Amino acid sequence: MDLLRTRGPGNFTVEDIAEAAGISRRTFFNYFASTEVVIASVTHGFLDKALQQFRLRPAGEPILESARAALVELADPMTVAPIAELYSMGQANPMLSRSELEAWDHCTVEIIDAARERFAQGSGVEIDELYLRALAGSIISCGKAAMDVWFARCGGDLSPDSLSNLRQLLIDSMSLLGSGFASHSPATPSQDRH
Amino acid sequence: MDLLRTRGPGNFTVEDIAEAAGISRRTFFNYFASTEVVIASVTHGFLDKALQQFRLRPAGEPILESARAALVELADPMTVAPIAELYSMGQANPMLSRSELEAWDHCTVEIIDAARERFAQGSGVEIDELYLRALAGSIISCGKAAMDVWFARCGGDLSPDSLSNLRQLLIDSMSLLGSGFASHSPATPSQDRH
DNA sequence: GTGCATGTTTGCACTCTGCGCAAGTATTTT
DNA sequence: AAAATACTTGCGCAGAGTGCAAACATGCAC
Repeated sequence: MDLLRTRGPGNFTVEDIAEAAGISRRTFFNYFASTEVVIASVTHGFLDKALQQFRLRPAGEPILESARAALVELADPMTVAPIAELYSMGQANPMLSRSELEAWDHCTVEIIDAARERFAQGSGVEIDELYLRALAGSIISCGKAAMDVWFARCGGDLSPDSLSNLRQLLIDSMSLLGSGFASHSPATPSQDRH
Repeated sequence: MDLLRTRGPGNFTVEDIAEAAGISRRTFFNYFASTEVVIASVTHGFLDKALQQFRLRPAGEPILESARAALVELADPMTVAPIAELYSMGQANPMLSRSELEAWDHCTVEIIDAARERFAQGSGVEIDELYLRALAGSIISCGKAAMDVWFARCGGDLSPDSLSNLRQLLIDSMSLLGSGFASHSPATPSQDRH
């Protein structure tokens, strides 16, 4: 993160990281296949927290409600801080966005698993894979959309106001999803935000 | 594609591609930044076709209906063939899935633009960015989910039966999205498929 | 403490990527 | 035909990523 801040993405080598960490280049590669995965681990940690929250929700609850609750947990300073910083650097940077994409995708896979488990217990009925995957993918997409809009609007600001804005965006995106995108005007958000 | 087929992903170098194409390694890099983007261009072409169809739809039509129509156009042998082959190779391969992810993401961005244009004309009202991005992202996710399920089920088979299966999956995924995922049982697809 | 076993770190060497540069070769314009 | 423009290529270099074997550290038994 220090190197990212000072030199900017793409302007330092693995050797620099190794030196800064007091280890050899070779040792770095023993633990990480590339700089990308190191950086992705930040986003990964962020999304892991959401996953964790999701799994804690009661099994009977509607998935969308669980997702909403899990996502809202993310709108907390300590949690968003690292990813906000990454985002602000990576908005235009192909290398960063790539590893972020991968992290979001990985999260989708995990949500699919979590949701499958939830449905499996209870009914012996066969699970509709399409339902599962389409829903999980949409949830992640909506979460990502909320984050994107938040960054565009607040530029990663961590003030309480900004964070409550993020919370509201996450909630709104889930209700859009739950209402089937109300199939009409896109100019009326469900709620006014200050 | 020949090299992919014969040697498998990751088992050939840019030099091999250049040689097979009768050009120099340097010339390859004049046109493509990496092997990845070459491969991504296949998926890219596939999604471009959907985009194109989407843009052809009447501006008054509900977005989800336009998306459904655009996606269904993809379920045609000539169009799916290349991507089906890629998918069957890339299922387990990190390098391939990565470039595919990027292509899908790029398509999301383009749908957002297309949808924004559509809404912009007509009303002078400010557009809800969250609505736009969440919807576009969800559409893409559902399309991807349908493709994933199809591959899991049919393994990229191009027979008429298999393709009509794909068509139905695409339609189903859009109606799931349109109905807000009916927030109940995941075990009842909207329609029986042979 | 000595010796041994297991695990980690490192240097070395090598292949491959990606790209700047300048020289070469086509193609088109005038 | 000469000049302008576009495309291709070879060369050289910095950096990624990895196998291998030597060096080093740590823990354990005696």
